[in-house]
Amino acid sequence: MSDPYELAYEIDRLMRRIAAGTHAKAPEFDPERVGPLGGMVLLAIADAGTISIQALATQMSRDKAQMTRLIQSLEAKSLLHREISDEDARINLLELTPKGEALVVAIKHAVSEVLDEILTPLTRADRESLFEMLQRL
Amino acid sequence: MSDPYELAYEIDRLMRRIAAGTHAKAPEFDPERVGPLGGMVLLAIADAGTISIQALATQMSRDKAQMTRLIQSLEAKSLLHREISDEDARINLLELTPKGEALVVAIKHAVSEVLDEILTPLTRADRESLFEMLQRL
DNA sequence: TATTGTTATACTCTATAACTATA
DNA sequence: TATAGTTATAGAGTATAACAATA
Repeated sequence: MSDPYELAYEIDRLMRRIAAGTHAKAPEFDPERVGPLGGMVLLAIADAGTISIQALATQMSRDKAQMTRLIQSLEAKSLLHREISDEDARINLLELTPKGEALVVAIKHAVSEVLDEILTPLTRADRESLFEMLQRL
Repeated sequence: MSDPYELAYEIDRLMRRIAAGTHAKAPEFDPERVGPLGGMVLLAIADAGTISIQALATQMSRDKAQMTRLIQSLEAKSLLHREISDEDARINLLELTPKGEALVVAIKHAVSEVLDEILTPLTRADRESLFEMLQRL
């Protein structure tokens, strides 16, 4: 049986390949230069529809301070806007602008392309199984 | 079927959880403060026995310039030493010092603990399957 | 010419703590 | 008192290009 720590290697390497592959395509679709994390955050907001900064930070396993700064930079680029919640004035609800949505489409396309290439050694069933296991974690 | 880009989320999140979990334990085992990447590099050298900077960079999907600086800092901490190859004077062969090997034992232990906890939702067979798929990529 | 390793620079990401405002 | 968000700072990781030494 493999030592669990070896899994950390493989996951790290896979993540780096995804990041590097997407970065290589970035000039084509990311004129705003949102960066890899910025891209992931936009994707997460798109999936959620509307979400608070704290919820976003938790969901992405990031620090809320980091998330605040990132959101500010994305807001400055007009990719999202925020609205204070009616129910709780402490909460900022985030939502993509049309410009942000357009960027998300491009990002999804680029990431999917990169991942499709990386995942070629796996069958469709394997991919499903991999995704399902990661979701369970 | 899930969009491939969703896999990027899950992998990113998993990697962050491993990093954060290990970071939380770092004070216990990492007095030299080698950092997460430094730890992974030490593990990789331990596995290889002897390896060049370039080979290490390729294997870990990192830039060789970055690897050079990291190796210098690990060398300054007496965790590894280098020797110029007899066959090719351009190549630096890296090897852990006893101090480096001791640290690797501690790191493996900490990472395995963190991963064991994260992986609890998966059966032994699932873990094997996950590892095997990641290796195939 | 190509490859290994180095230096330098600018940028992105992360960890931490202290702070405000609302609840 | 607890939570959402902010600010500030220091440190770690990344991308890029230009360079010297060796092959």
